Amino acid sequence: MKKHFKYLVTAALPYANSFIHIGHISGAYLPPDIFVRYKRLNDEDVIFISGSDEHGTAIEMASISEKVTPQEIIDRYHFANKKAFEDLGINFDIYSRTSNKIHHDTAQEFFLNIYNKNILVQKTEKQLFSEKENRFLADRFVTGTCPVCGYEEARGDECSNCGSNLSPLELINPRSKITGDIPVIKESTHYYFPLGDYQEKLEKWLDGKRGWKQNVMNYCKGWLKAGLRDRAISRDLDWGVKIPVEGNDGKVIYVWFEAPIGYISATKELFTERNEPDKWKDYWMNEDTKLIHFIGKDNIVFHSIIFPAMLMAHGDYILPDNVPANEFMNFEGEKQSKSKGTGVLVKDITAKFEPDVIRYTLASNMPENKDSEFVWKDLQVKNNSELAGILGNFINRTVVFTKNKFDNRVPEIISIPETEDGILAFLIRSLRN
RNA sequence: GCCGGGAUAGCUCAGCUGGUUAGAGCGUCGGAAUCAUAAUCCGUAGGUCGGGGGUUCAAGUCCCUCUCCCGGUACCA
Repeated sequence: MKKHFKYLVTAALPYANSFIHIGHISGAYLPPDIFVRYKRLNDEDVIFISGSDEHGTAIEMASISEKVTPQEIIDRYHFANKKAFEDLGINFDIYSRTSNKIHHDTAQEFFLNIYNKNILVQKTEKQLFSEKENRFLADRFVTGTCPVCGYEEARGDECSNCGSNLSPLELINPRSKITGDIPVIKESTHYYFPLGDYQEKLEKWLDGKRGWKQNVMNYCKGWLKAGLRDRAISRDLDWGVKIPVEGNDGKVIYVWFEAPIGYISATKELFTERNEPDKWKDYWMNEDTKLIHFIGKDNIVFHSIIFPAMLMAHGDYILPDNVPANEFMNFEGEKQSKSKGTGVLVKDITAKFEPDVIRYTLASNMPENKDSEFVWKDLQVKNNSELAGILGNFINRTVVFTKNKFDNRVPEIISIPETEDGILAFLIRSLRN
């Protein structure tokens, strides 16, 4: 007998510090929407989850530089992006947000679960601290002189001039990128997730996977080959999910640790809304559920290495069945990028074109195996020639033909012979009548 | 630097485990039709599959090498 599966489909949680563009859509949102529509047409049990990822350094920094609260930032992008998906006919069962209480609770529970099993380790490291801002500075928010090439605007993580990988402590004359303040070195203690302990289990798990995309598998193998290391999962930051352990004021759970847990929180929230508060377990704690994460290629490590390891550590939940990651869709020869101001925002394109036209154009050129290219001319051609011309004309012609030749009525079905000779004879007979 | 991916017609892209004259859409050029929307239909030309070498009866497909582009390189998310 055919086994009946449930499908738990997730689309990457967009980070709530920018408006989504059509590259995101063709990479991580249209593919699952098509998949989910297909499953629904087949009357299969499927739920479709996404939401905004609303914590982390970048949002806190944006709020500082714009002089608004983080809440204002995330509200702006959460509602805009939620609407963008709706305007494109991408209908999630729930589009949640990680700032919701249910997510904070779920993420803290998750953290405590593995904390109480003594899985986490603590390490103390030296970090740059701005006394003026009263905060530790993330690597990328420190600039200074590169110790290798002498470039004066090197970032804390990397010198954009010579490409050297750096630690912010190596920079000569470090300063805060936000205020220009000169930081001091201060120690900070953080929780680390011992990713290396899960190396073997992960290798075994991945070995058993069939039908995964080559790009995803290669990427994972690359990480495994290099050897997995402990990963810090706390940050010195105000904006985020608080560490649920005494003595950790000013520390939050690292955004990439809690964000994927958002898939679980959102599922809980969905069934709470439906007045079936325990039904989420039917999906997350059920071996007959296929958990599928649709993402862009930039998210592979988090969904196919780190999150699975977290789920293994926790133990109560199923692991992903597949992680289909698409490549990127570029725009008129350039990468779509918020910082460079290139690309096409969903809110702009939906203001001008019908969702089906956009969906068709994107779907017919999805970056499944390699980066693809979107050009406006393409949309014009696909709309005018393929949709309006070929498909539209076919439908219109059929309707008009029916109207004029069959007296406004759909004629009865007649059986047509299958062989060519038979069809020919049939046509000749019809013409004579 | 190291690891991974990519390069196929003018443009945007398909080509699974190697197997007959390498495909599609659009564009080009040439025709046709009026049942149909400034719509349609049919046909044509166009590629040394990034360069070079190798394995094989057979290579776009496997191996080596070179060039160019992209991603990752663990505190961006």
